[in-house]
Amino acid sequence: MAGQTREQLLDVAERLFAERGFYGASIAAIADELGLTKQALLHHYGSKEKLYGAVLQRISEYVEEHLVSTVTSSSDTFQQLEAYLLTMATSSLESPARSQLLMRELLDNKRRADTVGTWYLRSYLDTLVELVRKIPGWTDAPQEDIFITLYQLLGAINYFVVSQPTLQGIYGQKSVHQFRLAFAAQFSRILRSSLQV
Amino acid sequence: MAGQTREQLLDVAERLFAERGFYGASIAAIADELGLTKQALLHHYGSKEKLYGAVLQRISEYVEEHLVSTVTSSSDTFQQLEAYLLTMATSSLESPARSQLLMRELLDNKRRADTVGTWYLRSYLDTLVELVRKIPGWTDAPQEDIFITLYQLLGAINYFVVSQPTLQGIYGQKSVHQFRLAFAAQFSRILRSSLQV
DNA sequence: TCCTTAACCTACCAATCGGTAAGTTGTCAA
DNA sequence: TTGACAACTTACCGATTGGTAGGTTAAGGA
Repeated sequence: MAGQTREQLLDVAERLFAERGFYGASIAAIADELGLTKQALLHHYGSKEKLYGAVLQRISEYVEEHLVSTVTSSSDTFQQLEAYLLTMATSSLESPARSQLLMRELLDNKRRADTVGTWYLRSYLDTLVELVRKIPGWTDAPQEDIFITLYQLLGAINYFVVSQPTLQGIYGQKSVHQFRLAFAAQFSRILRSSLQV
Repeated sequence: MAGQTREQLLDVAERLFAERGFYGASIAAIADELGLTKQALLHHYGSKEKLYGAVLQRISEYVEEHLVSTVTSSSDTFQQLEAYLLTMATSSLESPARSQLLMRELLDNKRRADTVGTWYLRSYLDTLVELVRKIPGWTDAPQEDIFITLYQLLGAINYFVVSQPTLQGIYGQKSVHQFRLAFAAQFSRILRSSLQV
């Protein structure tokens, strides 16, 4: 890896996998953007699948670190969760590559034989579930009720993030800008009304 | 189209496009499942893009019809919306192909030059927005507030639907069954608390 | 100076992709 | 009986895919 660092390489791979999907993004296209040949990429990562795995692992590490770093800041559990979900939504809207790739992974991982991709979200989700359980009124709630409520909130965010280009095409840039401005307030409303007693 | 009807043909195409994506599903693979050669498909539809377009159009027609047929049943607007979203969630969980394909379309339609796919959801979304506006307390709400709230609810459903295989991989079939059972109740909770005064 | 190693390269491979060209087959109306 | 047409078929095509084999080049330690 001469000119670029490993991080820059994974940046490009992550972006192309996010934009085109695993099958749509060729290693030749990724290498082209880096000014390399595809054989250079294969030299470093062995196969396309392993390169993709490296991208996934970096994402899972980032997601987990980002969660623990924002959650330990406040004392009120609900405020911790609200702060995390809102900053997650904002940063995902700014750089949607991660959300896009994870959404594609949800759609594809039934087909592709990946042992790495299926389980990497588990501890992340478990941490969030534990967080919800600390909120007054949720301590004795059934595990599945907590999980479903949480997952619906995550869905509300991620669906909006990956819909951005399509909404732009339907309603135009100006309207979508209005949508984004309204997002945080309405999401907080739903969050409060569904999680607070 | 000898043995199979046009509907059966589109069923197979829809399922494969949903499972593998536009680039991942080859016309040869679709034809194989129908007992045909890929040239037979090209004979009928001209190109892969047009076949995909036919699948998309059928979905948009179904979605629209399904909306108007369930919405005109009750008099209470909120109950209409609740009934529609809950039956949509249930039927999507039973046959997730449509949701999967639409989710892929959200991710891909920035790249593929399709004029057909970008706008077909507009009237569907507009109908739902109008429905929300009839709910007491929402009549004078800003358009973007209504839209965002609605879109977050749609996201909660569709994200859970396309996550089904992955959740199965993480938590096992038994837990996911519990999740599905809990889904309707928790979704109703969020729906009521976010849309009713 | 020599040797190893990492970081690349060119050249090639079989498989698969979407699509074209040119038939073949069966049905049905005139 | 014939002719037209739809529904397919086999036989290709060039382009692209992921991956292999076998170099070349430069840096750095012994």
